[in-house]
Amino acid sequence: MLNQDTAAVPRDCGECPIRHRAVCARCEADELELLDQIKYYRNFEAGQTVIWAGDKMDFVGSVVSGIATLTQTMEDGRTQMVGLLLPSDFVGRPGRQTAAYDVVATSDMVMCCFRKKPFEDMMNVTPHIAQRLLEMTLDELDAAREWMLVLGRKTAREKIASLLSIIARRDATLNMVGGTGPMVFDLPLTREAMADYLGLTLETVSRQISALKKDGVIHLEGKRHVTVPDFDRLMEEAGDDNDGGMLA
Amino acid sequence: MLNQDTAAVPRDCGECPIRHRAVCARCEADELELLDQIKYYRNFEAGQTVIWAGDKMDFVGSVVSGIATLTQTMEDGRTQMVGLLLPSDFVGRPGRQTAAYDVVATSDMVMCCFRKKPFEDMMNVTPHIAQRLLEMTLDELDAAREWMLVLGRKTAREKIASLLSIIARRDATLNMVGGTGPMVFDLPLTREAMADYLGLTLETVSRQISALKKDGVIHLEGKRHVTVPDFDRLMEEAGDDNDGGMLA
DNA sequence: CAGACACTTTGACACAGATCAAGCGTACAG
DNA sequence: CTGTACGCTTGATCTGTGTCAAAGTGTCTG
Repeated sequence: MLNQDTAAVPRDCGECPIRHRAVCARCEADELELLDQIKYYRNFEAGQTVIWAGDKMDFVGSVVSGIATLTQTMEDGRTQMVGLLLPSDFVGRPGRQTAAYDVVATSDMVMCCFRKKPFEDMMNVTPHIAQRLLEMTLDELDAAREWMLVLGRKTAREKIASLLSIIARRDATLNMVGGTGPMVFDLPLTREAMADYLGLTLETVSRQISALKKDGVIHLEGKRHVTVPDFDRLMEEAGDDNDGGMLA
Repeated sequence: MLNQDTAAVPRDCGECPIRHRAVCARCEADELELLDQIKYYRNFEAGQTVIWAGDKMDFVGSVVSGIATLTQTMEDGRTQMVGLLLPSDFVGRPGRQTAAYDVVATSDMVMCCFRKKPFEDMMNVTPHIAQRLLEMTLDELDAAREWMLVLGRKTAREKIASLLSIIARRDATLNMVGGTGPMVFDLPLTREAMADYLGLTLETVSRQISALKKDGVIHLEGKRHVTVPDFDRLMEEAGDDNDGGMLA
């Protein structure tokens, strides 16, 4: 069951699939070489916890492949997902001792890790890393704020549509599929994980997905494989009216 | 009504009340002098909009005094506050052309502004500014994620208690009031603004505040002046169980 | 002092989504 | 193939919060 060493892990940064989007994106060849000396890879299985909230964090790193979630849990068990970590996303926070959230791999996952101390030292010497990290953090902040609108003001149906449109859009950019045709993708999350992301129960998630399917907004094959025939329609359902715009 | 030039605006960074918490906190004397050359102050009245979402932003800056809100609005008018800007908080995003959110002054407010282009240029030359901005952005990201839990999983009563405890705590640190005794502060927001922050209606906010008052968790004098006799009790109501802890 | 206005409180009722419960389909271990 | 476990769907019912409505409070203006 363990696939600790089956994954085709890149050894050379030059061939790394996230080279141009991760925290190292702006690094020059010489800077990359320094990073290369302190990096190491770790594999995680689906379901495995990467870090527990409150634990001492002695590394930071980038998701190379696979998906992880960032979640917060209350004492009584109520759970809220506060982030979805995709390839190139950064895990951990320089300048902080302990993890603030649980990080759990939802699929098999490979991470490119750096011990925290050397990484922090390097950040002080290599502005390209700090710059890129600032840029990524600002993007994450925007995403978190967009999600606050979803959580605070949208209906269950709009929440589901919002989640689907985000996944669809990400998938399209990852696979470089442009143009108009129908969008097709697999849901990377269980109904329960979606519920935790959206602040709903898994029953409501299931019902709303069924409703969107009945209304022809999406098409389902099995429980995970989704086709979106008309993306604008999905956006409307999400309440993010596209407004046409930018054509003048 | 206009108090454009009544406020006692600091001219010298050395006397600035936010000198040690704002984006300039880490700057040395010489760096401060450079900033001083490109900074200018702007005053806003309570209720005035600082920036509209989508507008071109040609400046960034720090809140010196007063309070502003960051809000997002859907086409049908549903509104979600995504941030509360207090003295020393940073407004605007280097590297982005347009504002992503409405920024509205909820009290009379003074901002220390920088034209965006010169500020960006300076960021590339002055690591202390970029470092501090990264630190502040990471803190804001944590705050946004904490708020996601509030919005997604807490009950109306817990939401109100969470908001009160955040305001109380901030007030205590600003005024350097330590120790135990009862905490006293003024609400900086209307019931409607609280509702927009918490993803509730203003009626529910009003009802839950009345309920907390009836149950003795808080004491109200007028509509804005709050006394918290037992902060731990408030934390319990917020669902953030303190757990005692750290005593071993 | 009257009137207007912004903000707040409170009540009655409706409804979206939670809760509780049952059952289905598929994968996998024995 | 059989049993069990997990993820998912669907139904019945309950409830917390939204919606609609009315009235109270305090402040400012004329």
